[in-house]
Amino acid sequence: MEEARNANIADTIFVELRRKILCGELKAGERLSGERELATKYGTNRNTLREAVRKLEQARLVTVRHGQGVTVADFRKTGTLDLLSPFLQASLDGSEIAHVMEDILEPRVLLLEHATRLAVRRADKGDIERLTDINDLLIAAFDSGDAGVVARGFQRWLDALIDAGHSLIVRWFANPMLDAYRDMVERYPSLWVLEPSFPKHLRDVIRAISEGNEQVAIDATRAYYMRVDGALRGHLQPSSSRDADVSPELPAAGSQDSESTVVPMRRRRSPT
Amino acid sequence: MEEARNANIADTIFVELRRKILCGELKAGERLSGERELATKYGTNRNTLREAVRKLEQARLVTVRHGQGVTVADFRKTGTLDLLSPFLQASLDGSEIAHVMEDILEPRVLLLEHATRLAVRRADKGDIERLTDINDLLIAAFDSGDAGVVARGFQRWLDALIDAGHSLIVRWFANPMLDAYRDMVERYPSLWVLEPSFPKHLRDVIRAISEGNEQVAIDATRAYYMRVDGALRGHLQPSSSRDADVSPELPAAGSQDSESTVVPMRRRRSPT
DNA sequence: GTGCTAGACTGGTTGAACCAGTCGAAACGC
DNA sequence: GCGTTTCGACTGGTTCAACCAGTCTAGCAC
Repeated sequence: MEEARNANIADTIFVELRRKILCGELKAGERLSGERELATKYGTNRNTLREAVRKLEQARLVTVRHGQGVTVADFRKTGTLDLLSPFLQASLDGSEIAHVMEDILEPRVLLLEHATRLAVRRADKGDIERLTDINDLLIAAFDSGDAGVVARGFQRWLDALIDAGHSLIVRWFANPMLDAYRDMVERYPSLWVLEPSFPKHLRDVIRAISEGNEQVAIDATRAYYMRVDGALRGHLQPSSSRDADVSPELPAAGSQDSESTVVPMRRRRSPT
Repeated sequence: MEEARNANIADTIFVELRRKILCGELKAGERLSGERELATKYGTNRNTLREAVRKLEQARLVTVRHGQGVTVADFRKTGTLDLLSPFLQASLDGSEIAHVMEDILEPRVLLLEHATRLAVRRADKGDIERLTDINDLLIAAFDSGDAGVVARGFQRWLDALIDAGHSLIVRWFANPMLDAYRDMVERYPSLWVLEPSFPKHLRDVIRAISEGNEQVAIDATRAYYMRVDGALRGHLQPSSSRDADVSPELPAAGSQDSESTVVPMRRRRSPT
């Protein structure tokens, strides 16, 4: 299955049922078969299956009531951001994915602006050093055009930026989005926005943080992500159909001077 | 226990262990006793206890590895907003609660601004009707000074506002914060910010939504919450010690004309 | 000392039995 | 005929006891 780390039977069933619910195969309000029947269906015993159901319950994907059975919950209404990553992986409705992606962009900028704001206010010397180190690595990777390294390094940059804000709330809000980002990079390794102003953006933000200049940091962040998101939006519309396959090759980084390049996702079907 | 709805043993143990982790009684990296030992300790059997552990794992509060045991995870680093409500309930560190509450205020305003923005753009006739109905109820309750009804009705208002935005992302982001809000109102029923401009705020927002005037809606929201949060912040500092007990009586609503009134929380200990 | 092995942990899985809510249909009483 | 009661057939909840399967370590063999 998709969970490479743990090959638990219970985990596998949990992921499978979650996928079925998130992709609409199991609709809200629908009742699952009894635990005994499900256990047989998945070729395991009741105890193991129950562990999977407990996880579904914890993820608010089902509600369990003694004597009545297990019913699928309306995750669109009661879910949380934890579902973001598995939802993007499971959804079969390309149009809805496009809508969700579109709806992520603005909250993402708001989050990053807020994270940057807190970083300016609260970053200590260690935070700035960490950001500087990652910045150096990122710029080197960017100049050499290694998109994969940049993508992975950027995760560390975001991590460090959020840590620099010293806010539980921002960290907790960011985690599910970082997870989704991680998954996207892993599943669609060719998807990466190469914005020529990327190194300048990083440098500007770090300077603003170390100088304590809040407005400059925010403005730099907002301006950068408006460019990136603009490019992303342009490529999100045409790829609303699921198996769109456009320009799969990864362009070299830094070769453009005024326009950013985006490599649209390419669907990688996992065997079922 | 605190979970009135389901008296499951597994659930009870889950809540108890979660509390211990969130309040720092079990520290990150610490290893839990073996499942067999834990089961004995909680007077149950291994299967039931395992269901509790599965939930902890799903909530990212512990990591379980075959052959090694169960170790407490660093929820401050890996958690999500789902933990917000239980964390506020469990934490014993009044100072940290105050910090977290302070850190919530700005994201909350950003979220509400964004939700309002989307509502202006996307609300349909049904959404506006629903908001108008709730608005009427709220204003009636506000004028009659029934703080409890206002508090509960305000949850429905927020719900309707978020629904009007038709955004999965905003809904999923908001849910944990609404949960936390619900808990706070329930546990500290005397905590409520009575802002004289509340009815005007509601009316302004609804008018702006139905007229499609985005900027007005945002400005009204921002201005209102700056006042509310200002009042809240003023009362958050002194009540940083846990058992602060200040002016427990609930003032009548609408009696002030230029200043909002806040009733600080009063601790209601649940039996253990 | 180094390397291997055996054992004592750990969680993972299994099957069966029984307890306990919930619901509906059949039986009963009117 | 209709309302009420009851019982049985579901559902999940809990318990037990055994065994499988990783992981680590102490101690043995070299």
